Amino acid sequence: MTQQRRVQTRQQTESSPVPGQEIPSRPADTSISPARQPETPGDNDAMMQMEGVYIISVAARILDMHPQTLRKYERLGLIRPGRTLGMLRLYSTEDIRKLRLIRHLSDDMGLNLAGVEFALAAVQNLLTMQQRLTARLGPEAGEQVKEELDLLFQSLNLPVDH
Amino acid sequence: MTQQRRVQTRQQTESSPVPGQEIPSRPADTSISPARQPETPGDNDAMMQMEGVYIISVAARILDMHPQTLRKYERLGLIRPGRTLGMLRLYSTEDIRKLRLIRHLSDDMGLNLAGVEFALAAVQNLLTMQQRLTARLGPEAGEQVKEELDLLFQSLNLPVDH
DNA sequence: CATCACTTGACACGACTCGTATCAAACATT
DNA sequence: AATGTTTGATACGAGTCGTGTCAAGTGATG
Repeated sequence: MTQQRRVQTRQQTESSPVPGQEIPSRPADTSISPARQPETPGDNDAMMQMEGVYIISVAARILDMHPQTLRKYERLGLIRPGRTLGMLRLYSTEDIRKLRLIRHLSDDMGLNLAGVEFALAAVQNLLTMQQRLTARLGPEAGEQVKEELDLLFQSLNLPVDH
Repeated sequence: MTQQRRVQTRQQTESSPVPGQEIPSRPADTSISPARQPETPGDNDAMMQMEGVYIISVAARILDMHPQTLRKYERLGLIRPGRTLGMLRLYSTEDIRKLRLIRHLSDDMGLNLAGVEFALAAVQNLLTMQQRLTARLGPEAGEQVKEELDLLFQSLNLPVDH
């Protein structure tokens, strides 16, 4: 399948007119109510900064995605970030991980959002199926199922992780 | 996911101005070199005219899809119809079935062609995974795997069949 | 309380996708 | 040879999607 991807500049500019350089180490980490300290300034897809909760502008900067894109994904039901008392969106580490998967499905694999929804549902259902099979067949068979599932994910260009 | 589908009139007009009626029981079964004979009389969802090999115009009429659409699908690698000695495309019953699945994924579920490719690969890999698991765990465990897979397909709005 | 930064929802634009229409040329079959 | 269909290529219209922009609302701080 040829089908070129939509590779646009991927810049987000929700206020904060930062001169597009690198990640400007936490420029606006203002009052986050139930928020936690951001920890490592080390950045996105490297590693670090587990266990975090971010408002949309921070999450967008971490993911290098547009805040409007994140809002649209939520409106379409792809993600469900938490909210502060003031209804501000709060993105957990799990949300970030899911958004990375969404970006991979969309940008790298060329799926539209309906396809992303399908793929997410497939992954989710496969994981629960694995659990059910492990429960039905026992732990040793469950391990074999897991192996085959890993192969499957690999074949489908899905991150073996989640 | 709201996302309205592309529901256009779905008419094909590659010559042969047939007054769109019903399936004209195999109208042009002309010189088909590697043609095949029957197989299972039990079939998909319609009925009639199983066991067939059709040229593109007939396949398009059966499926109610445009011949150009079928050609594009082949160019993108979604299907691989056979060929006559004169390079005419020949669509088998299996091709027809696959095209119906593609149409479902595209029209009903709203996937783009990249998503269709992903879904087809997923189905294919799941079926082979089932076989491998049956071989590894034995027939009775394989049956349980099959049950879970049927549930999975159902959850994903995929025809339980193939 | 006033200020300021940020988020929110809504709308619009530009690039891309996809089914379809159309064309000339090549081919198969009568 | 004659006819009709297939083939490949190109183009168009409608839909999708990320992004930009705007006014209005909210939260936190001085």
